[in-house]
Amino acid sequence: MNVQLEETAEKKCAIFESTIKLVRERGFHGSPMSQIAQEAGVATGTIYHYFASKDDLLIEVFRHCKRQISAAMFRPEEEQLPYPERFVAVWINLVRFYIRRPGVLSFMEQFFSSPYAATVYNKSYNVQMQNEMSVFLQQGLDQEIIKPLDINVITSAFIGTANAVAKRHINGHHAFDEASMNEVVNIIWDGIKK
Amino acid sequence: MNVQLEETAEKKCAIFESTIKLVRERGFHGSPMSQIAQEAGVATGTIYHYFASKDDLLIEVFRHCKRQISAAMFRPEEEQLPYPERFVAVWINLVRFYIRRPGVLSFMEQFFSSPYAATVYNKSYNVQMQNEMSVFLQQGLDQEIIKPLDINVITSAFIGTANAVAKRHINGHHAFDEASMNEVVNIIWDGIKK
Amino acid sequence: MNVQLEETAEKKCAIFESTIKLVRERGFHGSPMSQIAQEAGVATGTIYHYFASKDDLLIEVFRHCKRQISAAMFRPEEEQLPYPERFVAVWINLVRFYIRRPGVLSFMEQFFSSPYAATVYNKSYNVQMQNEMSVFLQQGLDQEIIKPLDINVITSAFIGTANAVAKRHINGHHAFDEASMNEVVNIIWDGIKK
Amino acid sequence: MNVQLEETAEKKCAIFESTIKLVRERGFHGSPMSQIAQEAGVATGTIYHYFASKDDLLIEVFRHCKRQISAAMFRPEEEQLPYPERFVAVWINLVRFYIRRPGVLSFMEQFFSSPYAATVYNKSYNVQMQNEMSVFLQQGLDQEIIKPLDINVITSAFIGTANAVAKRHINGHHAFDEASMNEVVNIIWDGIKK
DNA sequence: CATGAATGAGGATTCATTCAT
DNA sequence: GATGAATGAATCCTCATTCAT
Repeated sequence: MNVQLEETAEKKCAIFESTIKLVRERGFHGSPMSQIAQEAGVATGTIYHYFASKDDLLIEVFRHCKRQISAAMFRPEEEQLPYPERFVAVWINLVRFYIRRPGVLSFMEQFFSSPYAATVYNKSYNVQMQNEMSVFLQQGLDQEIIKPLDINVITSAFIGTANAVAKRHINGHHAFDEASMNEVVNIIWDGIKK
Repeated sequence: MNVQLEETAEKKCAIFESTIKLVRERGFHGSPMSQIAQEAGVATGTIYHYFASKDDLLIEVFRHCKRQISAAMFRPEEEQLPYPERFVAVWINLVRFYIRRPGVLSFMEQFFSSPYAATVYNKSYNVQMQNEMSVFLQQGLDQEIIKPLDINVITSAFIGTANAVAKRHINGHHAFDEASMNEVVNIIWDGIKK
Repeated sequence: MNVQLEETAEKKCAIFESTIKLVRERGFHGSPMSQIAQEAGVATGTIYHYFASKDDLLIEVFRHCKRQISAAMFRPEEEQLPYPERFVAVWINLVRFYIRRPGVLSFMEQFFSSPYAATVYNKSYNVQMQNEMSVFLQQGLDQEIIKPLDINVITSAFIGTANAVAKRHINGHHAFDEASMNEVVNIIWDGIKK
Repeated sequence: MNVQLEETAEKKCAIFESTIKLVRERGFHGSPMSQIAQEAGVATGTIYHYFASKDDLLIEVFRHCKRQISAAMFRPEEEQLPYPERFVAVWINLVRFYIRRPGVLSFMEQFFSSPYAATVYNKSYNVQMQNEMSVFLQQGLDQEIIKPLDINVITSAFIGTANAVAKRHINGHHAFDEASMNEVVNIIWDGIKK
């Protein structure tokens, strides 16, 4: 039984990863279920045991990515860091994660700029990633470490720069090293810190 | 002859706009040539007089959008503004343009997060928009108004925040007014100005 | 333009006939759109210019059959026949038509014994075939040539026997000649005439 | 052992009934083995312990229905009735059975108007139902209670009307009460009795 | 015996593209 | 140039059947 569950989880995971890989290379439309299956090492029909449809699969992959992003940003061992250091760490964690897993960034971007986005907006979106994010930024506001700005202002600056840096790095525009990354996050930090 | 040209331009433009509208609503895949044609008020076959293929059409729409974005950002009447004011103006022009034409932002995002991006990377991409952008930022560096940061660092901060703010505004997350926008751009500006 | 219309009608008709033929041989399920198209001499996609879906095609074929059946039963040149003779003639016309076009009988039977039936019940069904039928039988009742029976009783007897005879003839159970047919219809006629 | 057999019979029966129910609602094609199994409360694979294939299952359901129909028509307690009364009783038994079990009529109709019919024609078909039927009608001929008509003529009239009445009743066209049914069967009986 | 996850061939449907008018 | 009917390859999804447990 346990074995069953593990196998199931393994298979689902293989399908997730295969989807992420293919979607990065060829987009949603260029990733037929048959190829997703092949890449994952299962039969086409098998996907339909785990996911009701391609749409459902894509939405589940999105959730899977969100969980991973959230876990990568907020690491338990960094919870005790002073706020400023942690701010920088969280931002860099996000960028590093995207760079390590470019498929995830690509998938998220495609997902949000597609009609699927509507499916998750006003719903569970932000429940994990953004909420944890919001909670973290709110802490900075509450503890008066950050200037009294609207939280949307801060979030936009935080996420917008992280995405932009990761994308430029991934597409070969510019290789951001530790120093460059620090430069960017410090622009933000200097701008919002009290 | 002139009339001919104008009609041609008009028809192309109708096709561009119809593509932008449909792609925003349903994505690349959900926008069949037949519907693009219908929405534009022409016959399906007609599109193929103006564009070699759907790919070609999409790439042309991308260029069309890029030109519009560039024109919106860099307005002749603002050329004489002092650098700091102009920096803010250019950033806000970009955000305002996206908010006014959400289809353009959506199209650009979808385009960049799709396999089409590869088609234009290392090519003409940035030839207009980014070049003009780079020139503008380089000016700030050369005139020592901006800290001696890598231009990629600055560009990431500039574009990343503009995109993030416009997206959050459009999807209804938060309505950014003049004040909020200024807050965001000032975070950047404070972070990079000398 | 006229040519266009004729060609369209011709093509639709070819699709109708190909559907009837295949459905007789292999049933609804055993008749893929691809084969229906091939048999009709058109491309698969072409069917979708004329019919929205397989369901739609099948319903249109049903209507096509109904029209043909009605036309075969009620022939203008027999309108002046005395009622009893006409009654026999109409019944025999129906049986002969089914025997001449076994695909039509098979299609109608399959259609009525399938979930499609619900689609047309309470709608246009009977509008043509049964209405004309009902009008004809009602005449017999009004003119007091037929016993005062419920019209459903008469219709059941009329249609039930015609179908049964045609089916037995077609499936080779028994070859009904003019005489046998007359025997059956006369059983009915004797039973309902005043 | 006996328990085993009973369980087996019970399970088979559950599968039969679930098939009949589903086929009535959605047709052969719309009744996947998985749903037949679910409705019957067994696992998909279990069906394959009892039936070699879907085709085999359908043919067995057909036989099952035939047995039930035969049993419903020819009731031991009516065997001693005078021929004319029994003729009426048998006909009404058939109609009543169909009305009580509309799934059976639907299944039989679909079966006969499908390519499966060929599987049983010239074979065991009529071995039970029709043979018993034929024997009964032949009795009437032999005892010179019925006019010397071809037995196919009589059978067509008998079955055709029964089917037609049951179908019209079931699909809500007309609710046949005892009186209407008697009217129909009497049309036939008057037409064939000596 | 019973299960139900896995398989993959097969079918309905879509849509980029062509071409005769 | 403009049209839109026709094409058929490509895709999503279903479901009969198998087989390891």
